[in-house]
Amino acid sequence: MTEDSGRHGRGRPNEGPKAAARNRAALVAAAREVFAERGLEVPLSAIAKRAGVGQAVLYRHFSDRTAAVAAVLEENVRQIEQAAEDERATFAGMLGVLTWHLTDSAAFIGLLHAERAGSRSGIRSQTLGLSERVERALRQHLPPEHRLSAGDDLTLAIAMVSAAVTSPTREERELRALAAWRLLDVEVGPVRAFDG
Amino acid sequence: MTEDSGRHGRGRPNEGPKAAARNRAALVAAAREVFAERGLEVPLSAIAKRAGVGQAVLYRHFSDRTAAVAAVLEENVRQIEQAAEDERATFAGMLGVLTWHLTDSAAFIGLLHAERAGSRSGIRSQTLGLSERVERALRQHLPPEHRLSAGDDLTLAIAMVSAAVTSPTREERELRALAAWRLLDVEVGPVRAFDG
Amino acid sequence: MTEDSGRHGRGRPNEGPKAAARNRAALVAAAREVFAERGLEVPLSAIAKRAGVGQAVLYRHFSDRTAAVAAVLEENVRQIEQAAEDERATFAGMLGVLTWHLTDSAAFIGLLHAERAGSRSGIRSQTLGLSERVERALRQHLPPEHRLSAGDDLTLAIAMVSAAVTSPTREERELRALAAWRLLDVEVGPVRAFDG
Amino acid sequence: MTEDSGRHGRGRPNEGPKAAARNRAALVAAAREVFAERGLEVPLSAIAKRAGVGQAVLYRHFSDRTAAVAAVLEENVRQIEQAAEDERATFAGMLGVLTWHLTDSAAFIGLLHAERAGSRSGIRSQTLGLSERVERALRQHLPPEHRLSAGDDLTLAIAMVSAAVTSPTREERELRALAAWRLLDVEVGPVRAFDG
DNA sequence: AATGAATGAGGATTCATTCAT
DNA sequence: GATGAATGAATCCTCATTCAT
Repeated sequence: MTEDSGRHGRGRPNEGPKAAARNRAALVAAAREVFAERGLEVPLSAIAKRAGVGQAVLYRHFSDRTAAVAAVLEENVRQIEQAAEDERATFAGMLGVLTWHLTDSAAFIGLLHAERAGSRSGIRSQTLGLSERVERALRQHLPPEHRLSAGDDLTLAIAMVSAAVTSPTREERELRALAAWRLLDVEVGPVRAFDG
Repeated sequence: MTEDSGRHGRGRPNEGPKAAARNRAALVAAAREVFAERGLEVPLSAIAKRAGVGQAVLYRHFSDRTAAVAAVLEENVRQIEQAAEDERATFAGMLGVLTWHLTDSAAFIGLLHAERAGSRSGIRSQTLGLSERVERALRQHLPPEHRLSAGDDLTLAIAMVSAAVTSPTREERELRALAAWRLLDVEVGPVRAFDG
Repeated sequence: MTEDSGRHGRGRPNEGPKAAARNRAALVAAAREVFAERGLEVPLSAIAKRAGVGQAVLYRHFSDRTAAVAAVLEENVRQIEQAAEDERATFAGMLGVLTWHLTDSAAFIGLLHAERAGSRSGIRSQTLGLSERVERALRQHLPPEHRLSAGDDLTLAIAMVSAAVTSPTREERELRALAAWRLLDVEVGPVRAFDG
Repeated sequence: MTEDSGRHGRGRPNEGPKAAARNRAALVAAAREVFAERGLEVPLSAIAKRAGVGQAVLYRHFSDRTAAVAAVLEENVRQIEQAAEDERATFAGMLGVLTWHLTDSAAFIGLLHAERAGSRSGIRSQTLGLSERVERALRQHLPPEHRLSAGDDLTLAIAMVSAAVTSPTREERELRALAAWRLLDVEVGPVRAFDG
């Protein structure tokens, strides 16, 4: 790779591995936007186009649609896990962070719905691990006497609230999410991204 | 059509107009099954095949996918409305009937979710009338002092519960629905179809 | 798209972008032939097949049937315009070139017919610009005292002659075109493609 | 057919053979309108619907599209033949009648175009007889010294004029037809239907 | 490592034609 | 004789995926 670095047709010169990381970031960002705007079934080419890369680059990074969805969600999940690591975290605070992500990402909402029979089964089964991580993070701060501490109540409550969060505008989504938690008689901390 | 005249016409003999009603029923039943098994985006041809009719028959009865979905839901909605007409109906009883339909029909569940951003929006907008009819039927029996009587709480609660009902088996779905109502601290009557 | 991922991808190896230009040319040539042989309403797939490419390639190059027709005609029109640029061009000479194209391309004939009520109107309206360019090129060399110089007479005459040019063999078409011009008492130069 | 005359599903009672003639007339009229409005490629069902009959009735009367087109044209052709029978008929007068039919019927225009390679070949070949009858009728009154009396000039001239007649409005069509005859330096009598 | 053209199967839709009633 | 529903092939168009450059 010393003299042949000009072998790419034309277009931007080979920028080496650094471009790979940049492309991946661009793709994830593009996927997040496009999934939010047009649903989880957009043509994959739309993601590549938005990211400004060729389609094959998308395939290099994500072997299929599922992987792209998972990559988008991974970021949300990781933030929630980080929030859980914070020693000062409370359950209500965790719910605030969770709610923030629910209002932020349409794909994330879908993640927290339980598996729907037959629908897009691929995506769900491969992202199940992610939703378990979310739940584990929340349980770290769930007081034993909390009204959601029994059995699957937490799982259920999250699914129920995420169902409520369906609105075109962000503000509306937040209002609905908070209303849903209130209906469940669950206290929620401030709705915010975790910033450390 | 270019120069080919006489395309076909063999196969199962034409059974005449009498088949029309039978076909429509078969199509609705097939649609209900197929939508439940494979989601609302199955190829329409799958419905026709399951019903044992040609594709054009499907188009004769349902001009588009939306119409097919609506036809499936119409039956559920009508039953709920009929239940509401019963003088002895109670709100808890209505919720039981609603819950029965939720556990019965995957498509019906989707109906009661609020519009999901970007998702095949056509279907929702054209079936909105149906979900309003469901809610109206329930409100007829909603006592003023009920905990869901304020604002959009009923709407929200229904959306939340329907989100909980996602399981491959019917029993599981019923359990989850009841758990969801319990979390909402709402009393529900026996889960059953309305039979007059 | 429901759950089927991984549709295909074998067959003749991808020849890369270099094929793009070659394919476009092949498509235009195929379209010219196929339109001539089977009319403007052939299945688009016939064009793709004749060109030896997949259907999507056709769609990449021509967004719809109109665009394919226009691409075929564009070449004819351009030649006529080039002929008009020649300083030594005469009106009779231009008519010869026009006549050559009439005898060469069935689609070109259709172009110069006025819009037929109800017929696949899309094609005509989007190719109207092309026929105007032909006429403009001819008018550049139309002497003021020519018998076709008044009003729409040129337009009419062209439409009339193109109507005469309907024969399966090329020789026959040329004969008929010349007979038509003679009936109109209009002198025509040698029937030939413009070669600069 | 005495006691069983009620055996048709329901709908209008069996009106016997008289209905057949009435239906045929309705079909021809409907076909004329529909062909004029939507071109020769309309779905045949549109003709049946416009005529107010079932589709099978159309098939009883016309075995295929060609037969329907021919039936429409037959009326025009017959009128021209009748005009030719009139002893007082002149060639110019015949052209006037011909022109009237050209402006009246889009399908008739097509009839008089020479065969276009490959396009709708079925229709043309089966209606060729009709155009020959038109020409024969005209030739009965063609003076030997007329400028169209040589060879195929009459055929050609008719094709050329019919090509000129392409306009959405009737008035416009008549103007264009007359302009075309003028360009051909041929005298035309009053444009009118032959009424005996 | 990136590009973007090509593949070709699959879903949607239309319509000529038949046939039970 | 008439009705009009059903058939199912054929066309259009879209996209996931590969691969020469």
